[in-house]
Amino acid sequence: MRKKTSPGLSMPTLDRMPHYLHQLYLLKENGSEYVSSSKLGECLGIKDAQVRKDLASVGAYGRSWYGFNIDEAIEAIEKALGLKRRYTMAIIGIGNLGRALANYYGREETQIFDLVALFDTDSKTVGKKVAGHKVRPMKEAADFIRDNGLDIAVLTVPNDAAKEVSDMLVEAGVKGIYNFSMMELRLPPKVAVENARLSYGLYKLAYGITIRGK
Amino acid sequence: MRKKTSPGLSMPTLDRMPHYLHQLYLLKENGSEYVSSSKLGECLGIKDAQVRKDLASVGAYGRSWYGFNIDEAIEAIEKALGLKRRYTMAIIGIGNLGRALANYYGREETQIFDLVALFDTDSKTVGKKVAGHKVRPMKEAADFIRDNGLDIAVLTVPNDAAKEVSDMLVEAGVKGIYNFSMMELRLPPKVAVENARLSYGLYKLAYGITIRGK
DNA sequence: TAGATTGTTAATCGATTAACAATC
DNA sequence: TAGATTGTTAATCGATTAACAATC
Repeated sequence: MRKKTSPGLSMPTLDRMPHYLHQLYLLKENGSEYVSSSKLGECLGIKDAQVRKDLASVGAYGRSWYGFNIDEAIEAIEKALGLKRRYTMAIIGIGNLGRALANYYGREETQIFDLVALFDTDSKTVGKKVAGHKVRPMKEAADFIRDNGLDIAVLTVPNDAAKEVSDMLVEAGVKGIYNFSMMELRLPPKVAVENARLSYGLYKLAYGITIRGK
Repeated sequence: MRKKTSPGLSMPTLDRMPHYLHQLYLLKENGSEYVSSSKLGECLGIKDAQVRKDLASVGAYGRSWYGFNIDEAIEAIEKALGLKRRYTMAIIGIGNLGRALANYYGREETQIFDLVALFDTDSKTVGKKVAGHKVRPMKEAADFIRDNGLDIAVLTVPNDAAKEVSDMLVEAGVKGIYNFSMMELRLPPKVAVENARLSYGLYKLAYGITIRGK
């Protein structure tokens, strides 16, 4: 679980960054121009000193009296996370979850993550349109990834296919995998992996409910 | 008398527990009876001493030579997380994601989380069968939750409805909410909340890809 | 037995927080 | 100005890891 991020952000800091970013987007939408570290921290349950440290770690600095310029802070975080470019993205496995994510990500007006293709093995699904994209046969995936230099694969195939498919994705040169299966993918370190682990949330909820009941 | 008052699991420890549990289930399926802390840790990228500490914190102890009895370890973790009982669960919002999760959770042969109802506002969806459950109108949700003492609500409504709906859920007495919306729910501390935050994974992937490219 | 593995202590490492002079 | 807010240092807190006697 220990990731080597030597010159980069520490893991707890990295985990907070999307959270800051999201909150800053909301504040900006709200018409705010500046926000103090204490105000920003309050939203996320984080102390003000922590916020200042985190923002300083990506090169965002505030002003006395005013706090942080929201646009500047957004810019700094986006730059640190590598969000100042586009990433092409494909969804692999168009079952219920794949469909949901296709709509979720396909609909997003984001400039950052670009859904470009859907793949599935099932002949009943292939050729159908989902979220505006025609589903392609899985066997074309490797070539597509290679030819287009695909950045990200969202992996939503059944557990028993996950290992094999992810090997194919890596072989084809995908740069990152967002893994929604329950399989632990053991991949070369050059490939970035994020695990969604949807079922773990229920376990943690059970714990939360249990301790509150005492 | 000094009772061993369980001060609860620390957050990093709690986060690892579902991971251990899942790995132990796999090992058990595999026919193993014992596993050493170093072997278990290897699967998750965790040091052996850490594993022993974590397991000790839930009352699971190993034997020299043999390591940990897998059944005992599972039992201990399940007990610590509150998984030795059933939780009733409803899905609120039967869009694409709600459908996906209905199938995901509904299909699970688990003894622990029991999907018992689906709710939606859309009159085109209400009455339809999804994952074997008839979708009920949202306005019946509060009564259903109260009457059945529902444990967990899986919240998959659009962002702009999330706040209002979650307030209703809390008012009706739900014990925990698994929040798949991007809204930060501000709820009374008596209610357990887990946030899925599906979009954060993409941000972290982008970062992972970026640092690897350097 | 020989030696793999444990539980636990102590050392280390790293993250969070408190405190405060500097700022505008 | 008065005082809200900063960046940063030092103190604290907590988690991880190394080490090792005890175990069977």
